[in-house]
Amino acid sequence: MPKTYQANKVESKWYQFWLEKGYFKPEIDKDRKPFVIIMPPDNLTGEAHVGHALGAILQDIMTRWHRMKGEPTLWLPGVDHASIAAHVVMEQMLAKEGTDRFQLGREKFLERMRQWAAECRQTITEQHCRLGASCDWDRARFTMDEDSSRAVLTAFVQLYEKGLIYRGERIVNWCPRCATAISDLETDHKDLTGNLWYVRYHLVDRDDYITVATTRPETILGDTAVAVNPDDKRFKHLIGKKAILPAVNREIPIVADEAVDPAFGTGAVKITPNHDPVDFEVAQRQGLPLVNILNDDATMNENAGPYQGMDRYACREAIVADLEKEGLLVKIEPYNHAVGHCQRCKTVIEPMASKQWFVSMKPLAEPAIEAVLDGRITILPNRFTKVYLNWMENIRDWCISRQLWWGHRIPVWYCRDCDEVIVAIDEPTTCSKCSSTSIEQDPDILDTWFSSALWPHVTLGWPDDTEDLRYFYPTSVMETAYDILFFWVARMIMMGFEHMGDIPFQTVYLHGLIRDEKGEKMSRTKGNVLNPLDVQDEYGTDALRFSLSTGISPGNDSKLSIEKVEAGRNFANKLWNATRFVVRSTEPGITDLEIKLEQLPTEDRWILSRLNRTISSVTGLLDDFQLGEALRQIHDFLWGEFCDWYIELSKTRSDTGEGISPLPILVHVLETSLRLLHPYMPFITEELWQHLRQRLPADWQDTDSIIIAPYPTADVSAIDPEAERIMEAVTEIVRSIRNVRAEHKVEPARWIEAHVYGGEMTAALAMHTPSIETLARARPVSLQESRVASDTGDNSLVMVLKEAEVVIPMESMVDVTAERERLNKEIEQVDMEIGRLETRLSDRAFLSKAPEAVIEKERTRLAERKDRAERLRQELARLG
RNA sequence: GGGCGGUUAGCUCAGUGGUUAGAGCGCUUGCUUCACACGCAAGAGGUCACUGGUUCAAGUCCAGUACCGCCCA
Repeated sequence: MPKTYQANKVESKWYQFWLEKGYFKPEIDKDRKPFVIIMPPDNLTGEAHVGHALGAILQDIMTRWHRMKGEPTLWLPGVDHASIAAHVVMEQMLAKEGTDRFQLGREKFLERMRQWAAECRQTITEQHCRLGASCDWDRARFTMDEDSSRAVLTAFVQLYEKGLIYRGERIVNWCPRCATAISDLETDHKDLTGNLWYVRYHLVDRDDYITVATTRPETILGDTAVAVNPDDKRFKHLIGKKAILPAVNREIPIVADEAVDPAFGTGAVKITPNHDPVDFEVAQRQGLPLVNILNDDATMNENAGPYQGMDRYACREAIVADLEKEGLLVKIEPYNHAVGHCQRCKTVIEPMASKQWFVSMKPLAEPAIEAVLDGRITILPNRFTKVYLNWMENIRDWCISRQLWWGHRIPVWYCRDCDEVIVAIDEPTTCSKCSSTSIEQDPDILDTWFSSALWPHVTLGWPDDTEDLRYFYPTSVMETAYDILFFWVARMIMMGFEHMGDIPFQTVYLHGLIRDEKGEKMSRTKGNVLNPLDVQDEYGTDALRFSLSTGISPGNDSKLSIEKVEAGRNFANKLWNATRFVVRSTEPGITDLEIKLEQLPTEDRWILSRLNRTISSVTGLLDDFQLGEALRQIHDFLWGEFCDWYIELSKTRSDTGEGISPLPILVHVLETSLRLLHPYMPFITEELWQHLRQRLPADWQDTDSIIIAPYPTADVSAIDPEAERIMEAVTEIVRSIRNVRAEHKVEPARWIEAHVYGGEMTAALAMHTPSIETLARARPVSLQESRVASDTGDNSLVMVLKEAEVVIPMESMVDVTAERERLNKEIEQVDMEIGRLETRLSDRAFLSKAPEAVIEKERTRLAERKDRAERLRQELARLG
């Protein structure tokens, strides 16, 4: 084994091995409950970034853990066609080539998309493999593959037949760049600084006018009324009169409507029903006509009269200039207001009346609300439950049609002869009503999220009644980022109930976002994405996995720092070297390393005790989805206890050759710890486990991989408080001597004499003096039960420990003043603590209300501290 | 406007009522000690944002305040 761990030399080998052995594929066992995660499909927009990597890693941790627990475990991977996002990327590519999708045409465009999609799928799959994702690739699904597409169309037709999908003219969010409608969820609102323009509309047949205020003067061209509040006394006399629209000189009525806020602007508002959601509703109530003034690319259309052909913002400037010229512009006020932006391409959206397909959400939301309220579905962290419920309870209909090409085409045909609407899964050849062959399919496609909503059951076979669907549904965990709680999780729950009559998953685990070092959300458009592959190449996959999964808590964002990845790499290297040490100390093929519990020395019983406490705690944390904390504890045990102390202690034992060999325990503890760690750092643990395997007892030889080795379970009989107490004393003694050496600048090579007084622990400490000697570089170390005054010369340093005392005779003069100062400082600290404890233990409320175990603990501590204070005082007195 | 989160060591963050609040990185000092300098050892560094409350006990629960951030409208 080389001196440092070289991740890139082992990773692909083991992944290939796992794949070939078929470990990622579950065996269906009807008597056992499976553990199932359906991977939220990754977007097909190039390559995965660290945010995706985090999700994959967390899912893999859970998957590997459950697999090791022996549960039939399925992690089903998938890729999403990401309709609009993919359009944006492809259209940028086309723009560079000096063309666009309309010049290319639908078929050629789709051909390009399919090619590109295949490449992206390949890239994303390879990235998952490099991350170590142990998902069942044979079950991998793509939202546009044949089965998934049929499922999507089936869902559409069924919902349509139930009356839950309808077509209607509504105000939608129109993205002029994407040339499509988008849903409310895909529209981001940002506060922009704009103006409020006050514009005067002359009245018909009167020498009077009414002034309205608007943030979008160009929409004047689409006004079909002016509205005032019916209770607004200022305008009562004008209701029913007519105003003349500037610029186009159209006559429009002045109407009264409750929706008008008398406090906004002048109290009179222009009504542009085709381009504003509130105005649209006013128009519905008042029976006002709709005038569309925009083309799909947000240039002005023929209804804009002289402004036809202008871009919306050029038109705004032109119309303001013209109004000013005509003296109709009263004033301009700066004004901040929220403006919708296309989430994918950041273009300012236009609210626009349009005929689109919608899903009625209210009926679907009811069971989805119920399931979370009654606890059938748990959302972690819990605070998102409220966010979920709030959204669900105020849900609005979902616009699902998109004027795009890459996606599932809406399974609706229109008859040119009789206007019949035919909704069918399979393409019809004739009109079902009049048998005409002149039928035409709806050109639009469905929102990508419509197919995502069906994902948990579609991936398992729906609409067919498959064995997978019967066995694996409902799934166990949906793991994803919190920012798509509504996009994915909420809609999946709704569609799960709609199609399966049951929840799609039991637990929703939401992870936080990975931000860059400045704390900004990573995004391709910002260009601050970090490709996980680069990190993996330099530091190794396990280092990346460690850095993304340690010290995290669900739902909280974290910044990725390269320092954290380095810490992961260092940890991997530490493990590598610990194993190197153990492997070098043992002969391969020695498989009779039997552990004889009754003969074990204290440090063996101690490390086994600590190991089992760690296992117990870690499994509890995993059960509770506290993945970050569990890893921290494994790390601390391995590094801080096994490496720092047990390995060092084992060396002196091997050197002296006294007592039984530490090797069985070294191998056992290391091997068990590797299994404990495997879900987090699969590659290095497999590599090291394979090195250790040939040194494991015979009953291990049949297990070919750590991936299917059982996850450790705590053996409570190994927990040994007495061994822990003794080892605590040993380490405290070692530390105290090291401390003296450092404080007094003793040369590293020099051995110093030490006298240990162990009190009632003396007998137990006796066998540890060789360890104390080596670890503290102290020789000789004498051990006695208690100290008499003559033992301590004037030049001695006395360390008063929790139970023991250590005396070090110094050849040079001890600085008595400094020693007194040190002792006084220690006495002060101990006295403070004694004070606190005494107060607490004399508090009748504490004594009567606190649990007995807590009280007992405090009593023991008080006795200990009092004893120590007394011994410290004696020492101070001795110094005079 | 409504809701949520954060504020803990120089930095990044854990801490799911019960010892003297932890980790990584950084810092200081000393070490090529035969697994590891991607390391070892010894240290320094905290009024847990503020105010009040609940509790035998609060970084942890509650209310309010300030600042930062996010979501929804």
